[in-house]
Amino acid sequence: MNIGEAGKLSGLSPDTIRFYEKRGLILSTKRDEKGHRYYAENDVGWLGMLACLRGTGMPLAETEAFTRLVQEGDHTVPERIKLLEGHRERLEQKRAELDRFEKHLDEKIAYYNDFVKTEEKKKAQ
Amino acid sequence: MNIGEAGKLSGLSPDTIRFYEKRGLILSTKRDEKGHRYYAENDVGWLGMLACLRGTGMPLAETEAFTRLVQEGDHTVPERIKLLEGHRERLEQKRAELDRFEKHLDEKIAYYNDFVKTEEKKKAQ
DNA sequence: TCTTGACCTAGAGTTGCTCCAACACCCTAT
DNA sequence: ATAGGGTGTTGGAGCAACTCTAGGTCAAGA
Repeated sequence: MNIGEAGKLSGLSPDTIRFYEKRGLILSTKRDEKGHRYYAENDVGWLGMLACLRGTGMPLAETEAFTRLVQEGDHTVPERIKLLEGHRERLEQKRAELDRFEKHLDEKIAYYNDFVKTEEKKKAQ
Repeated sequence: MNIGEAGKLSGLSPDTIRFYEKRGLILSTKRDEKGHRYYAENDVGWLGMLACLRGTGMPLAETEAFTRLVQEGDHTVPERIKLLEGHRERLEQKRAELDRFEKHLDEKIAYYNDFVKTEEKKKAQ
């Protein structure tokens, strides 16, 4: 499949895929006779993994490190686990922070809603 | 209090506070006789609000719009509610996406763990 | 006295995209 | 046949939101 479709399925834009390719994050990029990139099913799976790492806030340098481990073969699986588990942990913390911020946001909205209600009461008097 | 302390309490770095000030996001910045910024209790509250908006992914342009509403006075409260509720909704979607990614990540880790276990069994034979 | 540390400024550098110009190719409609 | 539209290609510019650096002021402590 072409880059547009691969992008739609994986959640990365064609621009991002090309950018990742330059950075060495794409495991396999073949070209057809016109010079257009094309991707197989499991290439798209990898793109989806990249989208997942990006979406969970992994820095590109670390995604690069992970990619290199994948390229080196099966014996790096334990290292990959370590890397992903470290990432998972940070994610956990980010989520906790997000929870606090969301609560803060909700409180602000509640405060504003109260304010409006009080104003309306004043006017009604 | 000075910018360092205000930063620590609000969760923004002094650099970020100065950067926000240039962008017009700081409601009040007074200086002492040495030209150093100082902040009162409720200035820090506002900085905390900015940290919250940033931490929940609001674009700076929108934070600027919100700041302008706050500066215009109480009659903009309904608009502020609309803005924050729109933001809240996007946040909800981002969180749903994050959940999917986290699940994906966990599945990958589980897959790798399985892989290692299977390898160990093979060796043991 | 001197050095450590916190502040100041303007501006450069970084990350991770995202968009643009300029071109190639193929399909369809006129 | 050719004009338009949609897809792809490249290199490089532009952008958001910081983050860091250089070069400076000032006050306090060893």
